[in-house]
Amino acid sequence: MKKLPDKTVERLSQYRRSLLNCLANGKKHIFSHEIANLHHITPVQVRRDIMLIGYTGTLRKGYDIQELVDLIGEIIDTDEGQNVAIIGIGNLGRALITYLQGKRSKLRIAAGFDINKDKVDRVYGGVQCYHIDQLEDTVQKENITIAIITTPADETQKISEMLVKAGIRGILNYTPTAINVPDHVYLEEYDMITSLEKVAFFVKKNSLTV
Amino acid sequence: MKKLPDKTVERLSQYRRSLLNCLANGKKHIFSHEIANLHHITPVQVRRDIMLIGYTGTLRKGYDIQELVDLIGEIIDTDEGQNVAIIGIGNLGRALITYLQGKRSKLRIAAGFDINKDKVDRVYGGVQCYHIDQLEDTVQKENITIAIITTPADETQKISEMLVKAGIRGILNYTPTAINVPDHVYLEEYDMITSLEKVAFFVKKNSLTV
DNA sequence: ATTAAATTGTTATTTTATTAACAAGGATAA
DNA sequence: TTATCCTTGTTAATAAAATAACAATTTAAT
Repeated sequence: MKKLPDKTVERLSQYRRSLLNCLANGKKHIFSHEIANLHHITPVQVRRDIMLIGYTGTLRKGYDIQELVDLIGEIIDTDEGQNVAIIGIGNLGRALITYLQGKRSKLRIAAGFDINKDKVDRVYGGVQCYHIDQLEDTVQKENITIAIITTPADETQKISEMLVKAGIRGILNYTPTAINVPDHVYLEEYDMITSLEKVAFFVKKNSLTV
Repeated sequence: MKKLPDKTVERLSQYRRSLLNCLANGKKHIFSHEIANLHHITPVQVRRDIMLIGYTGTLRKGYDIQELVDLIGEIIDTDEGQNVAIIGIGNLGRALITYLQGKRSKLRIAAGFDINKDKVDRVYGGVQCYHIDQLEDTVQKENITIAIITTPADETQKISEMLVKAGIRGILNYTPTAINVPDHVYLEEYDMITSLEKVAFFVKKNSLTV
């Protein structure tokens, strides 16, 4: 398969979620403009994304939802699934656990890590919490490939180095501190304050021009 | 000021945070390549962003950090600041409260909302939790312009309609359900599962090609 | 049977974002 | 003083993403 654009990958994940929803409601086929409406985008964009993954709908009948879901799964997921670690079992870490567990995703939260003795060895939403010192062992034992960092800002770079050393292949960083990782580790960073400030900026802007 | 690109706005918010950090460490000036290193981007990008907001550094001395911080503030913030509501005081809502409170930002979390009787009328991290029925009153009383939705997925659209009706001007939606709002309301959506699946996709891809 | 309407797949165009290129000026060193 | 090296600001080029345009084809309507 040719290289998928970044944004297309993101949208495919989103499409899949709405599509699963549709399936759950007994819907079998869907038009590009229906998908588009569910995601504030244009039908062209949807058709283009679907074209890029090589799926083809039926003229005037739209896309077979199950087939499309399956195909997106083939693209995004691995056959065996991947195991995920959450670093930092604070509010955000726990939010992610409740949020991700029980989704039919191929991503399984295999372990949590913290330094707080009160949290270590407890189970949160079905996820065992280990001390951060056990990171390397646990990552290997549980075959964890992805880590989500939700710790306070200070320690971020040190933690990311531990993760890389432990053999993690992808990191999702929710702390406000950007980190550096070697090329072979995929890094995605997201900063909630930035998102909020962005909203604030555009609210301000709209107030001025309206 | 001419229109700032979306991405520039995001980066300015991020620059400001690292710059404040630098200030706290007693640093007074900074070069474009230093900012770039802190954010995994190129010095050109930094210079371009700074050019776009009309600030000018000193040749061979870099940018005056305090001046730059102040200018970014003028652009992003309003003089009086803006008030923010958090809808849904679950783990994510509480994470946001701890995360945002006490930052020197001009964004103040003025109220939380929930439907759970146990949470209503309690105070979380200094933020009063109201019943969702009190939304409209409280938004007006507290002059709230921005809302962050952290409720479970099902109710999202209904909540967004309540928010719009209450006069909210910007929404940051953390639920996995996309919502529709009128044009005068700025909407930013972020979906944690999508981010995670994106990481998973690229980890998979790297494993194949390496 | 013919026409009109709907919907896909794809190429072309436009817009947005990033990167490269480089002139200009000031600091430092010889 | 003169030459060299940095570092900025800006324009030009490239790349990525989104949108528009439209041919093709099936269904439905007349």
